[in-house]
Amino acid sequence: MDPTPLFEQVANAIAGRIERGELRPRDPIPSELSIQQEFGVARGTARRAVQELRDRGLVVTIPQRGTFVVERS
Amino acid sequence: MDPTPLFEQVANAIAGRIERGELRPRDPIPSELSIQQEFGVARGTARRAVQELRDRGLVVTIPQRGTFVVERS
DNA sequence: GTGTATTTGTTCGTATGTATC
DNA sequence: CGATACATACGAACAAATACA
Repeated sequence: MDPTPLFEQVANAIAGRIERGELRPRDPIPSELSIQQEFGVARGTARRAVQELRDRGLVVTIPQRGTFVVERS
Repeated sequence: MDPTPLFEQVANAIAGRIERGELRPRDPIPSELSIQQEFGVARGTARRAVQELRDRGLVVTIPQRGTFVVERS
């Protein structure tokens, strides 16, 4: 059955916001802390979710600044 | 076994000073930097300790000014 | 009035340990 | 055993507002 892992659910939720245009290119996505609070997950899980979004090429992370939606073609 | 977390030990130490009257209402508690140095902990741990004291209602923090012991009844 | 130091706020990076499935 | 998930803890960088010399 392999339920979808939590970090992937969180990644999907944020990816949805990007696809729907709620988050647009150059916009910051929620910080790790915000993700923790909003989704009620541990920091590690929040970080893995963001990494997932990076792996999908949807966002880029700038240390100490935040993670931002990339410009798409 | 769950040893008491560091941040809680630090919070307890400062709470003790308040309870013993070493720190009185309106007095500032040690700054985050002071806590780091005095207890040999990282800043994040110092901040968590202070947050713990806030959660207990023992202190209030004023940004860019400090954290102060509340008036108690 | 100016510049420096202090202090809290915020963010991401990394590592370790524990528990569960 | 490996992947997932939680909690703790240290580090680093930068911002912004206040305090002080």
